[in-house]
Amino acid sequence: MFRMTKFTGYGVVLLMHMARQPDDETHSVTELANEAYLPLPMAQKVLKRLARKGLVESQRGVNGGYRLARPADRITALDIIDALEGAVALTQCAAELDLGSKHDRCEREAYCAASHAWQEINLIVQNALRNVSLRDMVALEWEKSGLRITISGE
Amino acid sequence: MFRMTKFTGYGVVLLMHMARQPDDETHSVTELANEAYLPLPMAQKVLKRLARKGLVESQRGVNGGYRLARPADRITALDIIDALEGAVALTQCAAELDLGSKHDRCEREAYCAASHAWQEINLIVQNALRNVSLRDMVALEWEKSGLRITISGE
DNA sequence: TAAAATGGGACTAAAAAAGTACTGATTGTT
DNA sequence: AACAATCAGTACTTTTTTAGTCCCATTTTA
Repeated sequence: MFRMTKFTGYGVVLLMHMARQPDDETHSVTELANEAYLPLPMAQKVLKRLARKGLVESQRGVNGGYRLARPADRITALDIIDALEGAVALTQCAAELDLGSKHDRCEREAYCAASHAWQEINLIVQNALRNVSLRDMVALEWEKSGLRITISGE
Repeated sequence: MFRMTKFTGYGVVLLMHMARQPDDETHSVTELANEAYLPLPMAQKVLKRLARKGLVESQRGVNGGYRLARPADRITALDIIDALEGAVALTQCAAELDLGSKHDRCEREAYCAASHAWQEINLIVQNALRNVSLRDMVALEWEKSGLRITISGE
């Protein structure tokens, strides 16, 4: 329904790990990759992106590493997805839907009609995502895993 | 941010066209494809899927075609996306995030933690989408295109 | 200056999306 | 009954995106 790439999934796992530790502590990619059971190069890639987008800060050199750029309750799900998912589609109207051929003007109009609807939906979804913070995600983790034990042994 | 395939985009355009006409009227694929400026085979593909998922009804033979299976205000954005986007990812936890290698048990645990958060988010998004109907989409189209004219000539 | 980190890309392979084509099954009209 | 219009199913090809790896440059500290 709402699709997310693995890349973003990895990012969340890495960020959650940092969010569980004290704020000022830095974490090397090696450490983070181990924690998340991710191949090192992949973790590097994700973290570099997060750094460039300003969600984490980096410190080079010996004993360097990454840490959250701001407290976990001020990093939203929307921030994370925006950062990792790349500039995204949905409301690109004609440009995106264009099959690249004849019909030039009229085509646009047909699609633009629909695009108004999608813009609206897009806003709704964004608002929903803005209301979930990284801190919430970590909190949910405990709530739910607690529940889990009571329910089943699987 | 929230990514939708072109396929779904086409579906919306086709459904909106039907929603603008009287409910009982049937529309041939040829007609719909022309209206939407879509290649015929593509429109066929989309409509077949919509029919199989029960969003539209089909009538074979001469003068046959498609029509909405229920009134436009009872078809939600969620219905449409579910039908066209295929079973979707997001909350598939380990199965999806698995890099397919060593780390078997522990890996799961790391990702499942994050998945609780995503499940929650997924629910929020779904609710948002359930509140937008095909009729709303058509309505938005007019509202906004009215605005548009006043603002700019582009 | 050597070692431990991140930074920025380029590159490859696998998977998914986008688009087309073909063949079969109904149904209404003559 | 034959024909033509119309949907149904599925297989196939091409293109685009994802996923993952690698290499070399830069920064920092001991």
